[in-house]
Amino acid sequence: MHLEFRHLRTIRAIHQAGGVARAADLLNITQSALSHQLKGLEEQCGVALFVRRTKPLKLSAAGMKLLKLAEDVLPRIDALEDEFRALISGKSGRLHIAIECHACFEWLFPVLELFRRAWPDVDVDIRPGLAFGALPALAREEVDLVVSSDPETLDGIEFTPLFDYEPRFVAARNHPLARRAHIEAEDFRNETLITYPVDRARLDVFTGLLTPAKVEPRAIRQVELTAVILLLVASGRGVAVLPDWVLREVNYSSDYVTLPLTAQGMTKRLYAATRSDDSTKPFMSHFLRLARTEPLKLQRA
Amino acid sequence: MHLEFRHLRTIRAIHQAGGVARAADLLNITQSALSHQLKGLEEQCGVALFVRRTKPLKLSAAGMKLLKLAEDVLPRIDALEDEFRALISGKSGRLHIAIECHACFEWLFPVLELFRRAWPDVDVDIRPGLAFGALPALAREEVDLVVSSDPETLDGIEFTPLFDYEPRFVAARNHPLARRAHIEAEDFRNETLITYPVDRARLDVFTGLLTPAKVEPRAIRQVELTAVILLLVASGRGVAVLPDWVLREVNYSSDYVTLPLTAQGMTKRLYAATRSDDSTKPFMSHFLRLARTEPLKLQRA
DNA sequence: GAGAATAATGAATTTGTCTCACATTGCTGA
DNA sequence: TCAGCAATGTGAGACAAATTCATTATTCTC
Repeated sequence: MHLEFRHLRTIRAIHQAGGVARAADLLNITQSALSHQLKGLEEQCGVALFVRRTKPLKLSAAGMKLLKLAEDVLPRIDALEDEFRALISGKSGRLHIAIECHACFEWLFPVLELFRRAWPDVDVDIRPGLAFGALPALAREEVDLVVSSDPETLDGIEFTPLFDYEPRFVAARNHPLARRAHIEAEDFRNETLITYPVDRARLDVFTGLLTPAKVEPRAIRQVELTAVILLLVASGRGVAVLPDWVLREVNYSSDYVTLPLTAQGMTKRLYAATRSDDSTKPFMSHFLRLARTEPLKLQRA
Repeated sequence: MHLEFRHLRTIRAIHQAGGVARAADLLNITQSALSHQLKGLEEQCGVALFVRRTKPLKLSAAGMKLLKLAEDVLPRIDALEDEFRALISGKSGRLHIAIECHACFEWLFPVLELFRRAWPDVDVDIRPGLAFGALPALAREEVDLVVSSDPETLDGIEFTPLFDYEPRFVAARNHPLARRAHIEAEDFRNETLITYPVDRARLDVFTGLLTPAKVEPRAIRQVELTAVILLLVASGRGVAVLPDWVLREVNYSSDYVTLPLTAQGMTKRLYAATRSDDSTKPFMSHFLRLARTEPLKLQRA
């Protein structure tokens, strides 16, 4: 049974118009074409779809079932076509974001909130959990944007600088290291380091300090949530290194001390990786603008 | 955007098979044909439906939307085709019954109950309310069977005799006419006659007795439900004429008397009118058999 | 980097749908 | 009851679209 959308449209038109001739008009084809089509359709179905006894041709019981299907299905097609049109016009689209850096939630959420209001039709999502394979996933179009601090040169991928930040040492106020002016790699040798549960290659402390200096902390404890890390630090269970944007509230609390890493302080830059063909999309450039400016406001606040 | 079922099937196949070549196999067409199709489809949609960066071709975000549509719509098509197949094989169908005679509910319900069990896939319904236009509605395929006591010769319509019945006079036990051996037309002149709310031409008392004798009852009261008619009769508010099958319980009640109309008694025959092309359908002939035999059992009971 | 697997392209062919012209049917009103 | 009209059905040829075969271009894998 070789059913086609054309047939559904035909059935609907015949019902609406009440007759083949009028329906043909609706569909912008000849009455003859429609008649041929009906003949073929009924042959295919093997059922009488129409009552031919009456002169303005009418739908039979089986025809009504087809009509019902048509009235269910056709609007969905139209809806999809609308979606595609919106996609083409740039009003809709997908923005699935992979974050390599676990702490990014903190500034990303406020940015996404702003974004969501400006582009309600864009399908937004954050996908943690593919921290390592994020860039390949970007190339494969499984995600549309990757937040990373290690830009690479890759074909079809662009890295846009977002903002600079400073990974800072955090310890409890009464911690032995709390009086220092700054912290060096060696200082970690006797400490329990609390980190996000990701690979070392994705942690600023290791890539920027401990690994080059070949220093291993006494112990490492992996904790998922930023708030919990701070809790453990406050109660003296360990020390941590966190980006400054996470620490803006902590600075006002008497429980913590935050110190620069090394005498010069460490500075890192965050990038957004996108596919080149996406960079022209208006919602994408808007998101990048927000991600460049909004986190800075938070850092100052 | 010239979407076709073929395209939905294609999208689904590509997703299932994970690649164009395998999908082409599934669909029993060449890989080349499929490739051409995809090209055309993407051109039509104006959106990238696939990720071509990767080698086993994959669906893009927009492609996934199409896939979703396909997975919603295609099973419904298949379901309809199944329905049509059942229709062809004779297991399913429609049996919408119009009753001219209002009292027929009484025997029709038990018959339909039996029928429903034997033919669960047949769409059964009773349609009162088109008492007059029932036969034209039958010709127009708005209903599939008409219960009537006035057979006519009509093209494409067959009348099948069902069973004979006797319209009988009913009155309260203490009614003045209750002692008679039988009732004549003249006896109604001073009575309130309680009937179903239908045209006189459809009421046996009038067609068979009062109209030929040019007798008009003192009053007529129209009541919908058989039980209510009997209630009114019992309390002496009027008399009625009802088919014997309705009266089988009444005969055992001391509240009523039922009497024959005229000395010979009146006998009527009930018919089922169907379209000739339906008469070959197995469920139809089964229904007719049930409607011939089951009411008799009830009359005897 | 070679070879297998996968997808894209081009030209010819097949398939299917449409239109045009005409036949047929059923309904309506004198 | 018959003419006349409006609606539906049919057939042949034109045209467009989908498919195939043969071939080329990719990219993945070892």
